[in-house]
Amino acid sequence: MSRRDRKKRQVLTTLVDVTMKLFIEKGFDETTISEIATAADIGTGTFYNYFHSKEDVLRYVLTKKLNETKDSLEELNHSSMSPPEKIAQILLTVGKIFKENQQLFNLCNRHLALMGPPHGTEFKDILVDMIQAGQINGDFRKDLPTEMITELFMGLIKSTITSHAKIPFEENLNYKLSLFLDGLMTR
Amino acid sequence: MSRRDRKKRQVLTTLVDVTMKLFIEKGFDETTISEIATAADIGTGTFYNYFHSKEDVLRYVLTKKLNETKDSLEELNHSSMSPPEKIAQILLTVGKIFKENQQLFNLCNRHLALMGPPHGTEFKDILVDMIQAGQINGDFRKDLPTEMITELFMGLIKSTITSHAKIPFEENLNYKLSLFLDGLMTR
Amino acid sequence: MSRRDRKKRQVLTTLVDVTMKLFIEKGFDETTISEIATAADIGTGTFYNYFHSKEDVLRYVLTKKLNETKDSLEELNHSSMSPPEKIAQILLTVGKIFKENQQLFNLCNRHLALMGPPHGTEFKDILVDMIQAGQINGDFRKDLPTEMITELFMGLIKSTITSHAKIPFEENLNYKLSLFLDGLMTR
Amino acid sequence: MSRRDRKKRQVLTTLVDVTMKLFIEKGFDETTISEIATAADIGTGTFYNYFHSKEDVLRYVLTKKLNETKDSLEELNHSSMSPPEKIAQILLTVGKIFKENQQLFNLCNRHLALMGPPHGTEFKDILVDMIQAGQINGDFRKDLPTEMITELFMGLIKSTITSHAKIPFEENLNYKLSLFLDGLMTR
DNA sequence: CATGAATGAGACTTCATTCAT
DNA sequence: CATGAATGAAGTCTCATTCAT
Repeated sequence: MSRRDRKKRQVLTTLVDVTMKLFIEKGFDETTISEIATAADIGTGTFYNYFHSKEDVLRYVLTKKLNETKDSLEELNHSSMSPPEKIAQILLTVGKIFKENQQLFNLCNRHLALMGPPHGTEFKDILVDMIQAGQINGDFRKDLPTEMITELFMGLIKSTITSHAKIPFEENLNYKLSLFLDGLMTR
Repeated sequence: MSRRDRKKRQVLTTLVDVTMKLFIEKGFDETTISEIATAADIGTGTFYNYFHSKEDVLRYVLTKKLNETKDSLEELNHSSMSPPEKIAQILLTVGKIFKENQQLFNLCNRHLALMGPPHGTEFKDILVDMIQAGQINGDFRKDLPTEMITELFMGLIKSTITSHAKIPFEENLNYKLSLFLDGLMTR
Repeated sequence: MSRRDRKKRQVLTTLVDVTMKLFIEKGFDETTISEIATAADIGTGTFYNYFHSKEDVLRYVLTKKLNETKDSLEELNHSSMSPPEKIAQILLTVGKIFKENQQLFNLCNRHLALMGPPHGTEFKDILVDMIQAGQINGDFRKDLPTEMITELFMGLIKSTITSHAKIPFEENLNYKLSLFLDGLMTR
Repeated sequence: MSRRDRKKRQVLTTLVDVTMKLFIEKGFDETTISEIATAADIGTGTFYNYFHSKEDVLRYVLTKKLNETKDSLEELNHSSMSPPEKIAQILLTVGKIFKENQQLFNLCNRHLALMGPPHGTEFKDILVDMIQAGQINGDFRKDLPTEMITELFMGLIKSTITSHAKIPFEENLNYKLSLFLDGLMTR
């Protein structure tokens, strides 16, 4: 890679970092492109050589993050745990990622006119896999549509992320997981 | 009430209706005050005799709706049902109201810098009441903090409202309620 | 008319005058809306309360001028002159108007994406009328399509307007008229 | 010619072709230099090794075309036809060239700040020659300044080029020529 | 000679808000 | 209380041109 290309890559990285920082600190609408450019130490016009709009930056970061997440889950899914264990692990993984990137997801929710199902459903396939495996080997109830379970699962995570309880995140997640699994598992 | 007052009230109603209609149809940021005024058949300046800003209208409508909801729940709480039955009823009531006013709540979430806990917690007191009653009379598990339960409860509702499943709303809610109650109730 | 309305009308007039002046002095593309506003002593935004764009001003002025012209010609057409005399009079009238507003017409030609036939054809009906009258009463040749005659007629005017000859305008017009009529009239 | 020179020439040709194509398709102002460069498959900066601006390209093409035209007319003028025949031939030749390059001429008119007389006068010398020959040998009227005749002649061509009549181009030209020559020739 | 990322001036446009009527 | 024209700050975005590679 030539020095020129390295420089280009560097600018992109700085641009993305600086943009997200500003979005989080000042809010999306309150951040102007010229501010971003100043903060990234580039000319206003240069911004447009990398992205078409503020939304574009958000989309770029979101896509990257979702791909990373999906990879993590895929890995988990191929491990040799039992379905309930897998569910618990997935919950913790997704929960952590959501927690760590909550601001990103909030920004996307607010300012990206996403078509299609909401975020989180990107991993539905994996979850569905897992739940069906659990239903087959008798761990999980069979009288609920899988979709209901995945939706409730995501709701569980979201409620934890946005929780105002003073309980630590993981503990919070575990409490809810306990309730959720108790309802899900056959007796 | 004088004719003048009636007229004023009429303008207020029209103004609110027209504003919400535009917010929902075109989006909050895309709706200008002058558009609202035109649609409500008043002068631009007149808007300011009723509200200070677009946000103000949103706040007004939200407050009104939350009060109505709280009243409904209060009533339910004072009925003579068992805790699990109450929970189920509350779920259906809140669920319906959220569903019916989903667009309003979305708008508020996006454009009202609410301080404090998120919407839904307005009814927490009532829920907490109910759950504690259930724990006391032995219907509900006692090893979970009440807060965890209420949060999961709200997550359940939210996941149903934003559901992309093709199942009818009430049925959807019932499935999740079944899972939730199964986890919550003592065995 | 209230004072307010009078003021509004006054602003419109000033705006149009000032705009045309700048277009002619500096050129269309070189004139910015904020310059226009400054010159008209109004705020930038106020411009947009009257017109949507610079083109819009041009269109407004053109339409006004064309209507005036058409009225003049209509009047001439209803007079009791012979067809050749009418043609000559029309020529002089249209010629003068074009000459006086040459800059306007040039601006329109360059910057208004007019659909349909080019300017000048607005008066075609009147010309056609006149020529057919002349053909019927035997003054004019009948072996040429009327359209050819009107087109040549307009070409004649345009060539005079854009003439670089040192001959005075009217004389120039008369010379060409003489050649044109000689070709048009029966022998 | 070295391979390098051939390559250079090839780039020039492509550049010119591509530029004119874009000007015609999208309009002058709407075509950016970077678009031209992309379409010609060269870097933005390379454009500047060939031309200083978009106008420059236009000027280059116009000059080339006018020289070609002048050569054609010169040839015609040295032929052994009678003045009226020559006029007719010139008319057809110039008419065709104008017709074929109408878009080029329009672009130049709009975007080249030509000083001096308008296009078409480049051939005036030849026309003047011809007309004077005709006046001397008694074919043409002598009571009109030559300039008036040449101007009307050019007006005739322009009106034909921009004609909206449904008559074929050559026929159109012939009709007008007939009228024009009838007025021009002595009786 | 070729490249194309960087530049930044400046044009356009919107709209909440004011205030004279 | 109603009106709506005027305002101008502020933001977005474009593009000819340069220059280091």
